[in-house]
Amino acid sequence: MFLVSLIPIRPEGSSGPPSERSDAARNRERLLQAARELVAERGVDAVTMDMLACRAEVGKGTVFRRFGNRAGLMMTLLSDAEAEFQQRFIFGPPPLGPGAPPVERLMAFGEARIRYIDKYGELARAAEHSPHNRHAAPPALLWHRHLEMLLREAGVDDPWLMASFLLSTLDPERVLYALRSQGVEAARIEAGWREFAGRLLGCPPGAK
Amino acid sequence: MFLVSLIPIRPEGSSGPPSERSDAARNRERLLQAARELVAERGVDAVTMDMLACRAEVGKGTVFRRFGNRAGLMMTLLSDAEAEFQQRFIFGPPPLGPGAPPVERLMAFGEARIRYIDKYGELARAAEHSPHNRHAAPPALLWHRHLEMLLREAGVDDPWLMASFLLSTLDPERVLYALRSQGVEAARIEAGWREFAGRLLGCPPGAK
DNA sequence: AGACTAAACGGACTACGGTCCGGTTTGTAT
DNA sequence: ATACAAACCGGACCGTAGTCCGTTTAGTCT
Repeated sequence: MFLVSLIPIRPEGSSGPPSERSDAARNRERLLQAARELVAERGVDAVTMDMLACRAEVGKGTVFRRFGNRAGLMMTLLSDAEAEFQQRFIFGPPPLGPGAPPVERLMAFGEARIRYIDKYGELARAAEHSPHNRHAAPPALLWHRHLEMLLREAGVDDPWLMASFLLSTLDPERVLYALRSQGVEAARIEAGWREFAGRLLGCPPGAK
Repeated sequence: MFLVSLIPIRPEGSSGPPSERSDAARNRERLLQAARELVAERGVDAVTMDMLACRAEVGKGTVFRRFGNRAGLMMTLLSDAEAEFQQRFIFGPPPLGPGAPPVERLMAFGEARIRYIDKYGELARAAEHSPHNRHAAPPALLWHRHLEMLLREAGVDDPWLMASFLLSTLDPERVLYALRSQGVEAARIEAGWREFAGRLLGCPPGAK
């Protein structure tokens, strides 16, 4: 046991950023585990930051230092799923990944995103419920850049703006309203999005 | 003075809803005036409900009984502008009002809405910042029904869903992010929306 | 005028997100 | 081992939206 501690676990050389202190790491693990438990037990919307601090046996300040705010916490809980989603649309197989024509990639992107929202529901909504900089969060910027690129490839004017429009369409709050409050099935929303994207990029409306 | 009170001011017959009590009316006026003053002085986002209650010399409970929540208050402040907007797209002259083809009415609707958001800014955003039932608020339902009708006229499949997509595009928070944080000019957003709507309804992209 | 009731009032109270800062712990240099 | 600085910790504290309930008041009926 003590031998292990003699071997540098993360030998990142001398220039690396000062690695995380052990107590900080321990608290982060505690917090993440407590957060997952609480979410599983009581649902995302019922979890408060005080509750989390208490369950993790940690001060409230520690929670906020770690995650910034409530949305940051939820984002962290989603980070694995989010990373996987990003991998898929950047490096994965077509039609979501590179190789397919822009229209199809666009359709696949919306479809994947709608499934993501359907799957992670409240969590996805809470992760984007940041008071100020929702749209400036790294994932949102990445999605935006991706759509912008696809639209530029497709020869659309003002791809930046069009990407914004399309992204607003995939806002978790809106999608969840349709799914949960209005009882619309996910398949219908996905089909609608495909038609939306198809029409936008000038595909014959009837074409599959 | 006492003679006036003998004459029924609102002779709505016996079946009308019990009219508002005089103290309630007085407090409502006080609250609205105070709210307008505070918004003018300090900006929408800096106005708190306590502040408003204090300025209007009224209890906090009265504020919430009247408006339900913060969003309701802001909605009330916007009600004149909102009513006028509704009149325009329901009864007004084309292309916003009836008489023009659906595509053009759609373009005009988005354009008008973007101008509205640009004009009322923070207020429009705050009015839609209701914790739960944003999309079920009467104005949002009306906009949705209107777009749905236009899309149905235009022969779109699933007009309900398409109307939802289009409305999400006009979300005040998103539009204001582009306008204020990204420095996009209103004209560019309006032009983008026209192109968006045009492509969606199958108009030749280049057509004015 | 006096009594009565339903509506309205007001402000103390709660819940929650987020901040602040004095005290503690960790890793390191000597 | 000891000293030290930086990073970290915890929980008291704050501001705000929204609720609750005992008290007051406007309008009505006799």
